[in-house]
Amino acid sequence: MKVTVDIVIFTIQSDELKVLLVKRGIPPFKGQFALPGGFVHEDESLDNAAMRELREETGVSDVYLEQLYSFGEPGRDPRERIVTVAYYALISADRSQLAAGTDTTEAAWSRMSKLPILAFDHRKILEYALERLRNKLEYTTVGFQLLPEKFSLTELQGVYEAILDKRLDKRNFRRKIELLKILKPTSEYRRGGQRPARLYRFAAARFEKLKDKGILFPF
Amino acid sequence: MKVTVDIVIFTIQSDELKVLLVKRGIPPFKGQFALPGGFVHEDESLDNAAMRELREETGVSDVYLEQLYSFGEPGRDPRERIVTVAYYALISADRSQLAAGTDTTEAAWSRMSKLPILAFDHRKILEYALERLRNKLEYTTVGFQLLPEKFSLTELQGVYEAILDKRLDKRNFRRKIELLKILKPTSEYRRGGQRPARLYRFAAARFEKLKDKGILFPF
DNA sequence: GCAAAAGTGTTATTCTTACACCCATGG
DNA sequence: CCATGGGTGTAAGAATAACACTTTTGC
Repeated sequence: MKVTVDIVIFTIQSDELKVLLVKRGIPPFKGQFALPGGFVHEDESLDNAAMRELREETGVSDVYLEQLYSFGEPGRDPRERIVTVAYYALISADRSQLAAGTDTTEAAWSRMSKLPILAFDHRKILEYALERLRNKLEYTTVGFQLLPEKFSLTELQGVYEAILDKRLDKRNFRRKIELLKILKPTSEYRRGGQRPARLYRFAAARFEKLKDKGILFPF
Repeated sequence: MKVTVDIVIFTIQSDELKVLLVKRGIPPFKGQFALPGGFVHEDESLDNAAMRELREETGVSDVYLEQLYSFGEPGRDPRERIVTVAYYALISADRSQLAAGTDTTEAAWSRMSKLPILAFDHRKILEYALERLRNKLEYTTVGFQLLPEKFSLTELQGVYEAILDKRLDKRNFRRKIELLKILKPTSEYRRGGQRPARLYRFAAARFEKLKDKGILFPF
């Protein structure tokens, strides 16, 4: 029985949640889009296999990566019995350039709201990943993983809105973030729009303390 | 690469959370306790493999069963590379008699508060399962899976207390359950203690409606 | 009649939600 | 000077948490 890892790689571009898909160059499902993935090597852990695939497709490492679920229906790959351990990863917008040429496959960011037909059972995997991401958003700080180191409050709210696919109230959002005390204001401002927006940094250390007390994200 | 399923089978006996362990008859870890499990057959799904193992160990089917996480460190089994897909199952007290003789291994319920040393990385799997169960308890109705069809409110509260390992306020607990409107009172009473306790039945259909509205368990 | 578990409400506090205007800058 | 997105507070309603006594039965 063979074991692969498939990775749902999310990012946010233009206020939209996107996922990385690769076009298959060989049968089965030749020409269709699929999630990036590959075989787990004999001497590497599942996590390491996922990290390797991620690096091969995008060139990035050191990003948020979490195991999702394992899929192993007989027949999910028409050639042979394959069990795949699915992962999802979050890449900040400023690092979501693709690693051109590191892989022979054609890869592209696809909008979650307008997905093509996917090979194998990858549609199911993707839906599961989105559900997990939405849940995690509500009681963890995964949202920050999709932003650069410094970001404005509007940008942070945009991440939440893109993932949850609904509008949030600006003042209530800011109050909740404020109460969590997990942001450190910088002295920098994002210019380029109209009024410049103050930039903040995620203060993870403070969040760890909150977790210990059982205080969590109330979105 | 070989794929196995391991199952964390929970039940509640004498107001305590217990887990099914089997004593290993062969090396490695001969004589130590381990989670029940076995190889995934070539033609069965992961879920079916888990259900089969569960039935072989306990004789029960048609119980709550959920995939937990996959573990695949090289070296987690000293003999060869094995990826295990862990599941957890919930069995109600009235069905937790062991299927004697259906399997050659020696199986026993062990208190979660007093676990023996476990083989392989099974301690880690068990801790992960307990964490998942505790989380699910707070926003799903898994708790009911550990009770017989009819149960008293005190028994239900006992399930929550055993799993969360903390005392809950009786009146607040009852009010919350009441508000959810997921229990149907029967005309039966549990006798044998002092004052007889009214028995209730879980009305799953009502819960589905709540889920649709996003209303969840507030424990 | 008394020990033991079942059952039952109120209040204070905290959290959530809805809602509208002024501010700083770029053009 | 005006268009654009940034920034700020309040009040009503809902949810949560703390808390003690009466009732029904078995022995």
